[in-house]
Amino acid sequence: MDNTASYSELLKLKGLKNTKHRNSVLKVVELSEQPISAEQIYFNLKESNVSVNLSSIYRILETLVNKNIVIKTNLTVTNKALYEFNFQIHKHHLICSGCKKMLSIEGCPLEDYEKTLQEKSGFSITGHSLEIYGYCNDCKNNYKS
Amino acid sequence: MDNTASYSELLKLKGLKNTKHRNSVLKVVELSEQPISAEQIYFNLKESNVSVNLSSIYRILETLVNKNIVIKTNLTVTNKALYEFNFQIHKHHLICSGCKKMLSIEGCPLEDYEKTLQEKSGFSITGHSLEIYGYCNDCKNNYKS
DNA sequence: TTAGTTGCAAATCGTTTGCATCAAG
DNA sequence: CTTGATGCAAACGATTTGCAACTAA
Repeated sequence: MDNTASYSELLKLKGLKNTKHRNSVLKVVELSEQPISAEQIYFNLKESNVSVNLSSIYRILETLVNKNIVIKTNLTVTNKALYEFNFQIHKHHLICSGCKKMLSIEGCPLEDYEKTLQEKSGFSITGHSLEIYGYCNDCKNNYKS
Repeated sequence: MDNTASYSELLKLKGLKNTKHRNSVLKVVELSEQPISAEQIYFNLKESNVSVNLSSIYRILETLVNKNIVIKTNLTVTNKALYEFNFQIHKHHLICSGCKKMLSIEGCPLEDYEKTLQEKSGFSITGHSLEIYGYCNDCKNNYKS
């Protein structure tokens, strides 16, 4: 999914107008190795000489999130929202408290747990957010207390 | 831990000055059944005729978080920070997407998982944040799509 | 006495909104 | 043509900061 046509199709499929800016934002988000902020998207596009207003980026992201094409996250550390492409593969992130780099972890340790919890709590469980924190190999030694 | 003396001791133990306002904030946070926002703390204190400036509350919370006396959380849904007393009992929250009520879940499904992950990833894992979303019994039926 | 704490007002930062213009269907 | 998308500037809400006055140690 790295050619422009497929973004157009995706948008059409979800009942959204196929605009240049939506395509651009989608591309940046999809190709980003890590969840990315609205501002980062803005500058990233600027570097490619694509000028999109920051508020438009927020609006585009909002619609993409509503359509479940993009996932929005809020980390305790950053206090700004991060966005990532929804590849439909359930995964989590391992975040380095030193350099803030994020590693994707595929596979989820919570599937069985949620079923049990659903029965015990009476909640109808729809999802979860899990982030794991630590220090990566590079940062391990710089943060010894 | 619901008497004033123990808050003073806790502060002293952590090398913090024992001030009235810190005691008040600690008390509100500790007695709150759910993670609570700075603003909620502010109004809660106001009702008890304790006047603390909102910016002081933020500063107090910051120091308490740094000393690991209080835990800060950021939910994707609310976009404001919530604070809870660190009882040292590891637990998570089950959050109703309807009425936003939060249930505490004790026990953690991740302990073994983290050990494995630590070996596989080379990260030195320090902790995690997990929130589980769903609809509670009361809200289940109001949100059928 | 001195370093750390607080109140107050102003600044900051991420995000949202109103409105006029523009482009996709 | 019509509805929805965008740019721009201004508004917003949560949080932070500078500074002077104060208080715990």
